[in-house]
This record gives sequence, structure tokens and C-alpha cells, in this order.
Amino acid sequence: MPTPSPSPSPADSSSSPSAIAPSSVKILLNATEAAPEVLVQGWVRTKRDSKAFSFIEINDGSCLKSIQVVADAVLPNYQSEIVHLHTGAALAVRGELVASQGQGQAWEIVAREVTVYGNADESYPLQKKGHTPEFLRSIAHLRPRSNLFGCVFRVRSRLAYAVHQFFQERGFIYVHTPIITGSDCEGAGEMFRVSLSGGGNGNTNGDGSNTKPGDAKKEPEAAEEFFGRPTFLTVSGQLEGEAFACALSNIYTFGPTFRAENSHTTRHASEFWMIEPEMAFCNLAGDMDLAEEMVKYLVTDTLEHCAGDLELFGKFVDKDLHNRLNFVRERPFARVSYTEAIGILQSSGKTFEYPVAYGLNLQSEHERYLTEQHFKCPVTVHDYPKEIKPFYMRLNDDDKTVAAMDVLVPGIGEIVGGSQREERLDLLEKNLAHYGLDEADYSWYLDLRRYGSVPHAGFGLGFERMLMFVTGVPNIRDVIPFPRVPGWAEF
RNA sequence: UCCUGCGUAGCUCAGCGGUAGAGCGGGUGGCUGUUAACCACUAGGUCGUUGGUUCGAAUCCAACCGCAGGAGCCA
Repeated sequence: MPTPSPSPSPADSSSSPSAIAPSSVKILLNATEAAPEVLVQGWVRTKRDSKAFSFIEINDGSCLKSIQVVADAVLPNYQSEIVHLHTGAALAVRGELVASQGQGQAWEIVAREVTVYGNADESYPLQKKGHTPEFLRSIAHLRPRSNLFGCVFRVRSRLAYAVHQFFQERGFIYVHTPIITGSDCEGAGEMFRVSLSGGGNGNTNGDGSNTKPGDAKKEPEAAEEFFGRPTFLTVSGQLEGEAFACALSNIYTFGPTFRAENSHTTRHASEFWMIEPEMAFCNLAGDMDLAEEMVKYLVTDTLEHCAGDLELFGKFVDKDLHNRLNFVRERPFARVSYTEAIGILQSSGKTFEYPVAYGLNLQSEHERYLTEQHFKCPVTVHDYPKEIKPFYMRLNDDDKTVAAMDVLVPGIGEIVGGSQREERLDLLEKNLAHYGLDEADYSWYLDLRRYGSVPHAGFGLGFERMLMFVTGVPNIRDVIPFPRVPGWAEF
């Protein structure tokens, strides 16, 4: 990794910080003994001055905590630079790691040399005090420097690693399904059209506010299309994933997906990451087992590897976080059929805003009742009426339900949606016709049933929703580095 | 897209018919092995925009804009 080449400030033109290798704050705070010379690089979180010296807290993002630096007034650039440092300034400090005389920390650095890479002026927007998430969203480029967002994005990194680890340990093959796709009607929601800038632009966005009346229905000519056909940003890699599962047996995808839906909620974003395993020779029961195992695995991994960050969430974001995570880790998930779930809701004695009846979708309030009040743990609901599920799900022998399943978790609702796929060619063709889909658009998908078809199953897990669940952060916009939602794509 | 709420200093908010306030942050000075440090002084605002009601509007009304929460859709 290349080290930045410091440009020494005029007041300290003597040298670069040192030839010694820098240590992260995390490593220094976990030291077991004092060290005569260490180098740390990071950003000023706070500074407290006295006449004879300053205390500077430096954070480098390696962990939640900052390290305290004692900068004596005899340092050559003390008056010219150090006393003028603001929160946000970038520094390198070379000095001695010693046991702290103060109460708040075990170790501190007595500075021998402080190199100011870049000061920050008084307009630096982050204060020591707490900020609202709304304000921090408006400075998405600076918010990773706050305690909360540093924790969120460290956990995000670890969680992504754990996803790969989970599947790789089990022999799943990672498949990169396309981001630009020609499949335009998977029933997964509105899509973003991909077009050349400056022309040939089809607006599939629903409201059509910018479309001239005469052009409202006009699709770009095929010749204008870069790909020779309409293309979109993917809403799911599932269909392509099925193709690979029908060759490599167990696969997973993990990548960005896009939805052009005009939803304004704390759980929806226009761009988000999804994990989609697909298993050949697998039925719905195996699918549910994997989903449950995975959720538990990710929760356990986070508890074991992100303890410091989770502490902050438990303290400031969600006081019940640790209870909930430990509960999910230890207890089996409840598992009920859709029919049973309807029965539970009907005999609950609760009055719901939306009606509960067989054949109707479970609403948010129903899902929340099941997981938060009735079972008080994650719930897998399976075997839904075929009418309320997409064309590719496998018809059960009762001819009324399909082999679908959703995992519901407290606080979030649906976190996993999956199914066993219809592997029988004739039934799949019937479904396409029933849903009004053109068989020609799915010829390659039907080929998977023509040649060596097998029972197979998979699911989709929203990565950000999982992240919300393990951190307790209540808004999806605060677990994505630069979130995209309707009307907002800054940065 | 629908419903609800909120837009006052850099940030968080109070003021809710009579001419702009606090805390934090910033600046200056002081003090202290400090740790969301402390003490004193100080700068900082077309009260979201436009229009209306009124002798007078941050305050009441309307429209618009922005943000947030809930619903639907879903992950």
C-alpha cells in the first residue's frame, strides 16, 4: 500500500514524519507494552488546550475509539500550527506510546513530532456533539468521520466478508450476474432504462412528467439502442443465477440491484445490494434451512467480530440490540405455512387496519405482529397462494399454493424472499401465458427446463436490511455509503 | 402515488400577532493531566419561497418547494 507523500508545511519544513511504519489506532490501543517510537496518522476528533500542552484525540477509522496525543508547547510548530488545529484536521504524529496518566484511556502518545497534512477551518461541519441523521445525510462525504457512521461502515465491510465466507465455506460458487440486463419483466418492480446519454431515452419511471405528449408512447428505434435492444439495470440476478446453478450446482450472487419504484420508506432504496443463492437438487425445505442458517451465521459473525461497534449501537441506537441478536443466534426460527399464519392472525383478537383473509398478501402490520408479538423471533412463512406470487415459483401438489417462503424479522419485516423454482417445462409455459408474458423473452430460461431440468431453489436477501437488523440502524439511507432514493442522488 | 408532521444562527431547538432568543459550535482572553473539560467576553439571522389577512406577521391563511415519518410495492 503506497504511503501518502507528505508536503511539509512551511512551519515544519524539516522532514517527513519518520521512516518508521505507521500503526493503526486500533493496534496502539490494544498494545500490551509501551513503545519508544510509534507513528499514527489520522484526523483530529477533539483538542483540549492548556498553557503548557494540548490533548489531541486522533481517529483513523480503524476502530471506534480515538487515541489521545499529548502535544507539548515546546514542539517547534506548537504556536504556529498545533494550537490552530480544528476538529477534522489530518495529522501524522510520531512519539512515544506510554501508559496514560489520565482516567479515560490506557495508552496515549507523547508527541515528538506533529506533522499537519491538512488543517480544517471553522466551517468543518462535524462537532463533538451528536448530529441528527438527516443532517449527516446532507454531508454524506463527511459522515464516515462520525462515530456512528464509522461503526456502520466497518460493520458493513465485515458483513460483506462474512457473506462470502458463509458461502465459500459451503462450496458455493460466486457468480457475477449482469448489471445491465435485457430481461425486462421479472415481476420484481419498475426498472431503470439504460440508454445513451443525449438521446434515445425511454422513460419507464412511471410519472412521465418530462415526456412530451406526442412522444409519450414512442420507444427508441432498435438502431438507436447501444445494445440493439432495450436494456435495463437489473432488479435481480435470479434468472441468470438459475442458469449457473443448473451447471455448478450451488451458486450465489452478491451485487448491486436497482428499483425505479417511487417508495419513500426507511426500508427502500433505488440502489441496493442483494445476495441471491441458488441451489440445484434442492427443495423448499432445504431453501428455508439455508436462509435460517445464513441469518444466524451473519448475526454470529457480527457479534464476534464487531463487538466494539455493536456496543455503540446498543448504547445510542437500539438498547435492545444485543438481546435480539443473541436471541436470533440461539433460538430456531418459527416456521409456519401461510395458511397457519392467516389462522394465527384471525384468532389474535387484534384489529388490523388491513383485512386478514386467505388469498390476500400479508401486510406490514401482519408481518410485524407475527414476528414481534406472536412468535417474538424470526419467522419463516411458507407455501403462499399461487395468485400472489410470481410465475417462476413451483406449484405445490394442492394446486393452490406455491413453494415460496419469506423470512420475517422483528423491526424490519421481510428480510428474505425465496422459493423452489418451477422445474417442469409444461407448467412453466402455462404460467408465462397466464401472467401474460411472452415466451420468446424467456426462451433461454425455458431451455434450463428442456435440458437436464432439476428441482432447484434459492432466495434473495437484502444486504442493507440485514445490516439494519444487526446494527439496529432504523433507516436504510444510513447503512449505504451514498444512498440513492427517489429525488436524491447527491454525491 | 396517498396520508401526516416539520422548515427560526454552522448544528439542536425555544419563541406562536407588537420589531430575534438559548445551548452547542466559531473567535478572543483566562485556567486546569484534560477527556461531550471549565470560566468570561464576543461575532453570527431577508425566521424555506411567493402571495394574502392585519395598524403591525417568525407567529394567522393559501399555494409552492424541501425534509422526515407512515402506507402501498418489495429486498
